[in-house]
Order: sequence, then C-alpha cells, then structure tokens
Amino acid sequence: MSYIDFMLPLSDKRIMENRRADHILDDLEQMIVTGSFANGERLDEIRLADHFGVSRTPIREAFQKLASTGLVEHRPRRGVFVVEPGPLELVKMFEAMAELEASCGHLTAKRITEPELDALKQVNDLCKQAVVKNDADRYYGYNEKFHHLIYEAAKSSYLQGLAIKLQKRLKPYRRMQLHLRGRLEQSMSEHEAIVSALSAGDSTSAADELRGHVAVQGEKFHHLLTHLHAKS
Amino acid sequence: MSYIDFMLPLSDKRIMENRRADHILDDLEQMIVTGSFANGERLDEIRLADHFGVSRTPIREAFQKLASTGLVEHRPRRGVFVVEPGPLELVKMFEAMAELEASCGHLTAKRITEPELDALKQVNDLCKQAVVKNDADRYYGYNEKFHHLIYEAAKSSYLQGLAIKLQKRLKPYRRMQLHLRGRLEQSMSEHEAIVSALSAGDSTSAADELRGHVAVQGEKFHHLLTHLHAKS
DNA sequence: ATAGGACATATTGTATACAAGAAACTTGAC
DNA sequence: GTCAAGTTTCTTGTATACAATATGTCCTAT
Repeated sequence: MSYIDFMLPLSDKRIMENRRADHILDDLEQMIVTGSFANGERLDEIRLADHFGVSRTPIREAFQKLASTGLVEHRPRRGVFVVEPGPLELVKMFEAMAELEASCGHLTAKRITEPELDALKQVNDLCKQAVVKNDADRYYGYNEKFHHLIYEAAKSSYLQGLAIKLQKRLKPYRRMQLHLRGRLEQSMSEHEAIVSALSAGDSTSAADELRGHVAVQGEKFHHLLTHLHAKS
Repeated sequence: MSYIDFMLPLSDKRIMENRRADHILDDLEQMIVTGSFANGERLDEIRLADHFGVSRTPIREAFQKLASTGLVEHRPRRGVFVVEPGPLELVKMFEAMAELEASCGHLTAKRITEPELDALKQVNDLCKQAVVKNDADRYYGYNEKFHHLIYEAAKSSYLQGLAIKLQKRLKPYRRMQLHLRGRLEQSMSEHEAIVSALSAGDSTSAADELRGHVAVQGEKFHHLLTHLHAKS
C-alpha cells in the first residue's frame, strides 16, 4: 500500500489541529494498527516527516516509542519496520493476556470491595443488554470496561499496567473474535461465572474462569487464523 | 551526589572502548540502578553528553528508552528525572513479579520437556551447593538461572519477555534480601517444592509455589525497607 | 551470461544551530 | 522587607547540516 492512500483521510484533520508530538505518535500508531502499512514495510522517516510537516527528529522519537511497544522493530542502520505479529506470536500474546487476566482475577477475588463489585455487576448487566440486542459493538465496549474494572480492583498498579498495555495491543485482533456466531452468548455466560467467583472471593476459580475466557483455543483459534489470512 | 563522583570510575573504561549508543544506554542504566543519581534528580543532557563525548541527540535517545522501562520519568519541557520506586511501588512490582512467575509456572508444569527438567534440576543442585557453602552470590546467580529456565520452558515468548524485563528491573532490590539470615535455606526448600510440582506436571501447585517463593521476597524486602526507614 | 567488485546513491545516525518555553534573577512598588 | 512583574538566562524541543553505512547499479573479467 502506498503512502498516498493513507495520507488523504488524515491530512484534513491534521491541518485543522495544531500538530504536536503526541499526535504524531498516536496517528502513527493508528495507521499501523488499522493496516495502513504493509507488513514488513519500512517506515520512511523523510516521507513521514513531510507528511506531518515536521523534521525527522520528532518522527524518530515517535519511532522509538513505537518500538518500545512492539509495534515496530528497529534494525540498526536499516530503519524501522512494522511488525504484524504472525499467528504464532498472536497466540503467544493471547496466552500471556489470559495469564495476566488470571493473575488480576486471583488478586481481585481477594481484594474487591462491595462498591467495586456493584460497579462490576452493573457493567455486566449492560453487557447482557447488549447481548440481548445482539449489539456486538456495544458489547465490545462494555466488555472492555468489565475487564478494566477487574484490573483496577486487583489493586496492583504494575500488573494493571501490564494488562492494560497488552489489552490495547491486542485490541484489533480481539475485536474480530466477537463476530463469531454464538460467541456473544458464550462470552456472557463466562462473565457470569467470573462475577460469581469474584463475589465468592474464590481466587482460584476466578483466575481459571478469566484465563479460559480470554484464551484463544478451539474455534476461536481457527477463526483468528482465517481472519488473519484474509487480510493478507 | 555530584557528577564528579560517578564520572571517575567509568571514564577510564569509556576511553578504552569505542563508545556506541548501546553502551551509553547501558551505562546510564547502571548509574541509575547503582544509585549514582539522587532520587528525583534531573539528568542533565549537556553534562552527560560531554561526559560520554557525544552530542545531546544520542543522550536523548537513551533517555527515551530509559523512560520506556520506567527507570526515569519524562516531564515535557522539564527534563527527565530518575524514578526510584517508593516502598509501595516496589511491593506492587514484587506482587506482579510473583504473578508472572506463577503464570510461567502454570504453563511450564504442562509443557516442560525431560531435557529441560534435567537442566532445571542440575541448576537447582548448583543452588544447593551454594547454600551449603553459604555463598549468597553464587546462589544469586544460579537462582536467576533457575527462574530463567522456568520462563523458557513455559514456551510463551511474550510472557517470558515480561518476566525477564520485570526481573531485571527488580534485580537491585532482590539482591538485598538474600543476605537475610536463613533466607538461603528457606529459598532452597521452596525451590525443591517448585521442582517437584513441575516434575509432577501439577500446574496449580507449581503456580502457587512460585508465587509464594517470589512473594516472600517482596515481603522480606518490605520488612527490610521499613527497618531501614525506621533508622533514618 | 554471470559473478564480483567498484562506484554512486539513498538512508540512517550524529552534531550543531535555532526556536520556544520554563526557571531564575533583578528591579520596582507597596 | 516582601511580593510581583518584567527581563534574562538556561533548558528542552525541533530543524538542518554533516558523517557513516547500507543498498543498488554498472562495469569488467572469467
């Protein structure tokens, strides 16, 4: 895909706002995630600098931050290249996500307060309503909130940070899972099990339920593969 | 602490080797970890540039990488400041470490191969020998190897990466508490329990043992801290 | 015709110059 | 004497110039 393609939709917005370094990073991130670049494509400092109307320096700074999140890889004296994780990497990442969720669940089950539990149930009800309406997008939003509440209630800031970071990284891949037929209902019943384990303060069960909920296995895995293959 | 203090011991080595960007990063990391800077101290770009004999540009690059690992904090238009995590943060980090280890253990118990198990037992024997000799430094080294083997055997590259990264971050703090009386023996018996759980393929038990093994380090450290704090 | 090497080009990495913002200092008023 | 506003100085952030290295091309020799 050429640079022209992705420049057009964004350039309008860019001109309106004042372009600051953070925006450059966010935009680059967005471009990579939404697939504006081919897989192993090299990100051209000069062209991007032109595009954003800045010099190479801020672009290079953004590159480094992107590299630290794993979205791009920096090969010395070669440049930075977008890293679309392959099926294997993705499975590993989902596996790690499942473990992080399990860990949060483990702690949360012991530490969640009544108000937090109430909030969680409330969000879960919103999830349920979305399922009834078969509204995958709304479910997606509330589901995210649901999980973030669990991270928060673990009261382990560092772990929470890890979970949020990886969750964000996996966002684009997670989303496509939800459109699997019947997945909404299944996900919802898993939520119920999670909530009841947390209510009961059963940390082992909460961890297991969360791990299973997030893990990519069986049909989900197959779905992920075919979807990935379809993109390229 | 002034710049002069830390410049002297390092400047000799620097002049010998060819100074490349990676070395700058490593050195800065080392300086921060070994406490060459005061806690909230601002890292002066120009002085450091002079010190390393380079311009500000590579220094700023190193700063960004340091910021991404959490060793320093970047405040826009202010500079970068060293972040010594407080007792609370450290406890949270140890807690996260415990959970990461538990996660690795959970997977490793199911996935470890015979050769890997053999290697693990072998390293564990070396640990045991170090305990007998009451050699904390050797124990420290083999203990690290022991844990790294477990991460590796989990065959979950992303999780392994997280574990290694945090382990590295906690290194300076972990080291302190090994010199506590009786800790070596206790740690060793925990190792035995971990190995036997892994041998048996008991993922739940392996996870719990590893969590406990690391968590106790965090607690010991916490005690150590409060004790130190009481003095000053 | 192909392989290998020298040259030309392009791109990254580093240094320096410049701009913009924050801290520090001076000066003046109360 | 203290506080505040204006000015100066210092520091970060950005642009540009330069150096070093990788890549691509062309020519030659086998």
